Amino acid sequence: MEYDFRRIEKAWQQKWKESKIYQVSNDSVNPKFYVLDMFPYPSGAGLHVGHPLGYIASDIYSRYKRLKGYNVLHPMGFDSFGLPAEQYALDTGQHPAVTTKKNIATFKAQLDNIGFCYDWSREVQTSDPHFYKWTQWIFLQLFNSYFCHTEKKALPISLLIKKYETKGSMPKTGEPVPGKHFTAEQWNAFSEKEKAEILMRRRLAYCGYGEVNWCEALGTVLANDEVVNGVSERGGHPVVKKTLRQWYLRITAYADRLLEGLDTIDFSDAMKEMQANWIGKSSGAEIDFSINGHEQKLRVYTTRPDTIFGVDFMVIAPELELVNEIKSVPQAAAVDEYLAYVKSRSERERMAEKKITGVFTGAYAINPFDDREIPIWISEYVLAGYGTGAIMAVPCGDDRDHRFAKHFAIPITNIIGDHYDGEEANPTKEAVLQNSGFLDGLVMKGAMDVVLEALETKGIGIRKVNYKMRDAAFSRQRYWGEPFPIVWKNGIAYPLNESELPLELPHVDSYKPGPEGEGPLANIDTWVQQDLETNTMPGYAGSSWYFLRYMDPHNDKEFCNRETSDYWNQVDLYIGGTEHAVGHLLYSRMWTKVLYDLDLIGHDEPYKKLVNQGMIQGSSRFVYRLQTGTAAGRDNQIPLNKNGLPIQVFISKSYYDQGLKLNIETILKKVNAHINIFNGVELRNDYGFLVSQLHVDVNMVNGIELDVESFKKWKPDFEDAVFITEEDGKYICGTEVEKMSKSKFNTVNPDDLVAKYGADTFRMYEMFLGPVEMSKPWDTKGIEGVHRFLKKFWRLFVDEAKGLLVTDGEPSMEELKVLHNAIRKIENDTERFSFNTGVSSFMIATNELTDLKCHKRSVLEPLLILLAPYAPHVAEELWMLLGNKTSILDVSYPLFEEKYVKESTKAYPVAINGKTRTELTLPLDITQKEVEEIAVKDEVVQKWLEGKTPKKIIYVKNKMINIVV
RNA sequence: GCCCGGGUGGCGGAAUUGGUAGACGCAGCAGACUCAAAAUCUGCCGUCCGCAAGGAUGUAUCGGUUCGAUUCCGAUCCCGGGCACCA
Repeated sequence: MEYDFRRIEKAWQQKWKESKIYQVSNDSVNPKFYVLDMFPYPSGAGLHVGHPLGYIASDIYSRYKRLKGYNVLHPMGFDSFGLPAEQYALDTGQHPAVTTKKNIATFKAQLDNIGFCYDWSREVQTSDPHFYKWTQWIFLQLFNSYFCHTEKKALPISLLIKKYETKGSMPKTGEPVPGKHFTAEQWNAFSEKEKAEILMRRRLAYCGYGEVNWCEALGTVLANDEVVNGVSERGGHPVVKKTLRQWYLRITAYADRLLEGLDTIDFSDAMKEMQANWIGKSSGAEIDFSINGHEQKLRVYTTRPDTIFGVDFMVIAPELELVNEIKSVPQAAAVDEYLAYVKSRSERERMAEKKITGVFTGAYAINPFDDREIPIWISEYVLAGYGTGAIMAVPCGDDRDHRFAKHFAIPITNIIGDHYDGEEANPTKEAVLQNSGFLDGLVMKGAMDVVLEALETKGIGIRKVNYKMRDAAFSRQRYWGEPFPIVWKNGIAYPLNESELPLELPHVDSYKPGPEGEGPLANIDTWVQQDLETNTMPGYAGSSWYFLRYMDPHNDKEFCNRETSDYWNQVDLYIGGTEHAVGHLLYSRMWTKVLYDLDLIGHDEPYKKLVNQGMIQGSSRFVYRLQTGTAAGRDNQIPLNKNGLPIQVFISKSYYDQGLKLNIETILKKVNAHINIFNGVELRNDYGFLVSQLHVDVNMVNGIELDVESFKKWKPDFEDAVFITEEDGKYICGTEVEKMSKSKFNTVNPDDLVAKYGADTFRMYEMFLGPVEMSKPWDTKGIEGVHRFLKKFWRLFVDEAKGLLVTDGEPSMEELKVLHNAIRKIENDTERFSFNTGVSSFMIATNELTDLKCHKRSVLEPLLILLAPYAPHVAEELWMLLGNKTSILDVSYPLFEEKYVKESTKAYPVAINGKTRTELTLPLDITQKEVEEIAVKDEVVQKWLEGKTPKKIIYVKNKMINIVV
């Protein structure tokens, strides 16, 4: 009986499905464990080998935990709202719901092919009205809540209204500010619209105005990555910024709690750091500078008030209104020109480019401490959205300020003496201040407080904590997303009643954007007539809470039953890519905190532990096509292939690398030897042939060698193509590591590999590739080795001719040692997500047991259980062949016993001056003194000592011996 | 530009983070079995010198700490990811 993985895998997948063995109950005596994958966006391209990496890891862990006696929740679903489906609809007219449904079916079939243990009865799809009903419902909770800064938590907005009605909103200290503070009487006298506007300033989901990338030619709003170099990716039309009404989530209110929460969860330090940087908490000061000849003040935000005497110029963001108010007459034209330039640039470009740009406004600010005049500039490196949109520039201490000053030849004041060399800024906080008036002689760190107090006394500055994080834009001018359950009447947003949910997306015929940057919903008369909000929610709405829905997916009364969410509680293990580091992971953390504050769930962090899977990159292959057609100016001379297309010539990599000019004669000769393309043409060096680099389907390339025959069949114009190969007759392709994508022909479909080698091999190979957390390019090359291992493992149990080999004999100590070493290593590796070394441990154990000719049940059965999480199909099959009646999924994990692997001696490496020279086998309980005596007597040691006495002998138990001469 | 990862044989990686560098696998080479092929098995396999024993060298580059550094520190170079409307 051979290892017939096709039959085995098909049969067991069918049996598992029929017996509903993966269905999980919300009610169990076993402890719970929740393993979650970041659910995929079901793109039209289907699953490629990069997707399953994390899924396989989580599947192994889930199965492992089940064997360890846990009630394991391991669900899967689809993040099925999103831009690509809408774009596809725009291009083809196919409804996103239709393509999404089709794509999901493909994804599910591909996933099932790999043998995952998902409980599909709990599947969620974010675009399903049964699901997004509750996304809308949670949005209403956000809309109807505000953040109470005293209690530091979300509370119902009704409490705030009650407070306004009875106490108004008055400052704790100081004078009330008109427009900001009001008494209860004033509140009660406000119009409904005035009240609504005040409340909008506190709601967790609120409406405001924000800038978007607007493309007039396409009549639509574009995502940042749809904008390239200031023009649209599609069509190359100009893109400008446009202010539109937008919904926001007040995530900034949660900045501190999101930051503090990081201490309570098990994320990698890198991930925590990324989130912390995104939140970007900094403390500093806001300082008001007077402007010469103007009423207005210039308010800047700085983290370094101690450097105030080093301010040589001010920079304000071009977007600030103030620019137009203070620009001087002689500078007005230059300023206007600059503003036009900035308007065309994306924020990303402004940050990324090294180019220093800016213009002087003609106005001067006054340093409050020494009355110095400070020129005010505008420049794109200052962002309107952060701080006050204005900075005080201290060139001797800040690198960007320094470059700016050098570029525009602004004189630099040195306030840190020797710490500044005139060439490069020095951001030290340790220097003693000079040229700094009353601060002279103070260490910068200590000067901060002195300045702050002086500013506060003068009433021109306050201490201020700032966050880089901005409120999250929560609306999109798109069709394929959740509609907002909001009706607009007289400019006031009213929530729909719960009973009116879900507010379903209307079916439309056209997905064209609405007028003036509005979403496609604005084109639908019935929608607009009902005064419904025309924006839709962004891609991350559904994913901000989907992990709760899996717990109670069919509940039509609540988003999730409270008892159930208390049982499953946090996700114990969350696996997904780092690309979500700051988006999804922060938003879902915020939503969880809000739901917790409103007492709708019992935990305030969604994920206990996060494991980041690395990205599987594509490894692209290129062929090099010689331009023989129009570009080479000799159309008529090119013979045609069978399909009536000009015959193409491809040169192998080494010719391309050497440079075509050098080799053109050789190449032309070779071409002519194949086919008479250049008949009668004098072969000269200066034709200037062009070579274009084309992506070739990686599935047609074996390593780097092109399969010429399949390539010729790939496209009609490649038929009869001529290949200029290397000396050995091989056509070698170029390579590059890029993102996996269909357009680069570097995707590998898991289905193909499963068909060829089986799901078990595929699963183990993906794990064997390297650590899950690490990014790496895909390479199918090594999969044979894993497949061979499984066949070898099979042969421990079954012989092709003799059938089952397993005997009931007593295992030897040696065999037990192999088994228990395997148990220890594999359990440990699985626990710490080191699946690649886990797989290699299986190989080692299998090799050793094969060498020992061990076919004993008492050794093989436990080993089989170890394998079950990694290769479930073959494990079930062999388990059944061993005569077991119940599934291997529900047995218990083998126990490691120390006594079988205990050693009494160890072979110590002996180094002389740090270089290993020999080995000594010594008892483990040996003392330092005994080691010294034995070591110096050793022949090899003697030789290296050359008669000298060792200075020192270092003996580290269980590690090594080092003799220092 | 800013933030975060990562650089180890021909290749993927191991060394559970200061203690024998290269486990396991791929590829390659030599051999066994076979009429042959597939499958399987055995041996070799970083580089340099050497028939070998052995020696030198070696974890991106340069420098440092240490009895000892792939691991820690400083500088540099290269690659990948994120940067708020891609998901």
